[in-house]
Amino acid sequence: MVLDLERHREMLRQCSIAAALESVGERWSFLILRGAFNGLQHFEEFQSTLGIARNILSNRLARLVENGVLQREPDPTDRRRVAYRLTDKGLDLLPVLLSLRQWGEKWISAMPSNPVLVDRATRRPIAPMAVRDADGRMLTRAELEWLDRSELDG
Amino acid sequence: MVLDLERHREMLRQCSIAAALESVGERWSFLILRGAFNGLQHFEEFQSTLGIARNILSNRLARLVENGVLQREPDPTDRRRVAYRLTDKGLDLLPVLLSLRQWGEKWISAMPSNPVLVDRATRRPIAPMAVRDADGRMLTRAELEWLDRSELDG
DNA sequence: GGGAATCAGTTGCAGATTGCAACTGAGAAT
DNA sequence: ATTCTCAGTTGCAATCTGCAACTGATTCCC
Repeated sequence: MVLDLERHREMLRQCSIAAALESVGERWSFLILRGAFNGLQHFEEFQSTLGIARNILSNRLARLVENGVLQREPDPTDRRRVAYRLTDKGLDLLPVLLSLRQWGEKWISAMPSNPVLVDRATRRPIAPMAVRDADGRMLTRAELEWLDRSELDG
Repeated sequence: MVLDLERHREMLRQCSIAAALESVGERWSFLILRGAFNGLQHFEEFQSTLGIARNILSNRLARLVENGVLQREPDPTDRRRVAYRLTDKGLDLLPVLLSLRQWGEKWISAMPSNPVLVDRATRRPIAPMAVRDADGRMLTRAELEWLDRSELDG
């Protein structure tokens, strides 16, 4: 699964990882999102639970809103309060968060983290995030290969 | 899929996302890893293809090695050269990279990125990274719920 | 109605991090 | 012997981060 060097520069411009990191790649962004996924909505909640500096939090929330990952909704019943909610774009980051979490669980903390995401119907934990083929079968690394898009069939 | 506030502080200590970000959460780390996944191995390759400052690259590579994500292997045939290779721990980050890439592709760049990861046998692209149940069935957000670990069955 | 508390920030400032450009030093190529 | 390549390091300016204190608009409580 290796490429030659010539294609790399072109690749950087095309690759969406760089683009994604512009939105969510800053120091606290992932932890803010993790909080949001677990239901945090308000400035003071994020601040006190994450222990992040207030100016940084203010800045990161603004940037996440700017990038359409969170939306800022003033609370009509209390005009001081503002709710930050995940947009659909933000909710779609769940696989990223879960992959990262499972990796950390496996290789660093060892300790299984809490809470656990389960299938609401069966109450069984979700499967580990893994690379799968179009039919949902898990693929090992040996079964994978990088292919230039132009070489794809129809 | 929401939690009460009291458990959040405890959660931060337990959650492995924070731990994972200690290893790979810095500005350039993901892009370095992306390069490594596509076969980059040498300092000058990373530097020229990513356009990263040399001192920062030096520092990031050292930290990734320190964290066991890359391993540093002096080349026996040319004693100037050093190869940086993904360890098993590093290779296990593939789901994170792919999730992030697919997200960027869907929500930001729109343009499908290159190269494509395919099943070597069938030459068909891998499936999108998604949350699945233990049997491999894709789960929608409505089917998901956060559960305290203590409430899990057996 | 008046004072205290809460919420979502902003400001000032010190220290850490990043980025650029130039330099180094070992080894390889000619 | 000289030049070139590789993997860094160094010095310095600019940016970013983090802490603590402050603001300004509500809302709560009596």
